[in-house]
Amino acid sequence: MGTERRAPLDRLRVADTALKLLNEVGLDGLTLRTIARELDVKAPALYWHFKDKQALLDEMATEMYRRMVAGLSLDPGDTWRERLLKTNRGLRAALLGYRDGAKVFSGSRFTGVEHAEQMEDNLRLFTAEGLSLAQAVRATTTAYLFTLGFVTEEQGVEPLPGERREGFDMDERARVMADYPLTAAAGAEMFTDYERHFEEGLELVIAGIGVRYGLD
Amino acid sequence: MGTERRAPLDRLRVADTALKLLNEVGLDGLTLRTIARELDVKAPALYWHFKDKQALLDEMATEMYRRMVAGLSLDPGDTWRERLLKTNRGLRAALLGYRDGAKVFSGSRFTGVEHAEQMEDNLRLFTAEGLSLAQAVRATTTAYLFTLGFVTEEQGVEPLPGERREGFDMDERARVMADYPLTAAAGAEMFTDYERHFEEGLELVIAGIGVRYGLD
DNA sequence: CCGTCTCCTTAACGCTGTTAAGTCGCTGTC
DNA sequence: GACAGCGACTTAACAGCGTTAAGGAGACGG
Repeated sequence: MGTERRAPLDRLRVADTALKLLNEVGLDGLTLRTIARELDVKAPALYWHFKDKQALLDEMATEMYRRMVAGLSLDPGDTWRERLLKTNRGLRAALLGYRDGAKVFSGSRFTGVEHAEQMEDNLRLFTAEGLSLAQAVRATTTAYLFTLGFVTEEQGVEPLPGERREGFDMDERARVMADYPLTAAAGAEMFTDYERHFEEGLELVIAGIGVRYGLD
Repeated sequence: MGTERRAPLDRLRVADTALKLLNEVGLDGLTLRTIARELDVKAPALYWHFKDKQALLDEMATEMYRRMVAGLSLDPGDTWRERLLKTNRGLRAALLGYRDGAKVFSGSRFTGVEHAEQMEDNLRLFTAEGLSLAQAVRATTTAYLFTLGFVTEEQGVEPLPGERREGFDMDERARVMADYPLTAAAGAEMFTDYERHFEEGLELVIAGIGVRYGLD
């Protein structure tokens, strides 16, 4: 009694702890020793569960994806527009949930094949709307890649929602860009109010899909 | 004679050498000691020219941007479509010119304000076509972020054009995705022929801009 | 001839991901 | 009930990383 043995680790507990830690220390600060300490374990123990750090990051990305899918309220009766809006808003929200989320995500590959389920569902929906498979893939990944690029850039400026990275003073930028009036004025349009700008960008992509693939 | 002193370094020569090296060793292998050795100098010498490694990466990204702009053949009479095609194809080509180019680029910030020139030019062209400034910014950055996301993903699979990262065997993927027929078939559509897929994705974005902003 | 400035070296620091080897307790077998 | 075997971990160590502090060689100005 009192000397209960800690339950052995598993990949999910490690990834979960690492994700929690990610928000506190960021990707650069996320070392194996930090993660291990949080798990009450020494760093080399992690190598029992993962072949290297990248494998752990892969599991983290996969877990982010799982949580994103869990957060979606998909409906088989979704229109293709609704589906694109839901999945890409969901993706952005999931990435924003973790500091450097987009970087971790886009630098990793999923473990397993669970992610195929949601993809299959989307492709089914899009082909049912009359798109070829190639078109369906193009439509979904174009939106996906826009979202990924958007959040990557967004988190370069705002690591966590509401928390600004240094060196993004708008006044100073305006001053130094004085010779380029449009560019100077564009600053506010680029480095603030990401929520709205994401919606507008996504809307552009969706509109393009609609018109090019004759879905209207 | 024979003891000629090496010309002192400057930020550009360092960045140039680092970019050349990047193609050989990749971002992970790009250490200050490697760069220094190539310049016939010891690592701490670099700190005379850059306050830290990130500042050097920033200069590399800026130099990539300079070379991209130099490679564009812009015409003041470009239509907005032509301009979007040229700049985004040019951006992709520039990023593909370096192993991990997209990662380096999107993880860095420009030094100086040179980049504002090209931006100003684009915004001028787009507003002259009847767009509001906000719309012009949204149009250009949406395409820009798509391109960045696209190449990031592309280079995750093909670090350099024609050179494939391991773990992307299409046959094995098809086998493991057997339960998801659409997803399995989509593999070829996603992990090959990036050139064409980029063009189609970009076309979708451009079409969306045209229709949403009434530019047709 | 001296001091200063520029540009670089030498030496060292703490930290990183990773490997090899050893340890401890549980499980099943004779 | 002893013992082998395995799972899950620790201890110790390694090479290499970004970075800092201190110092030194050569050019330049007074």
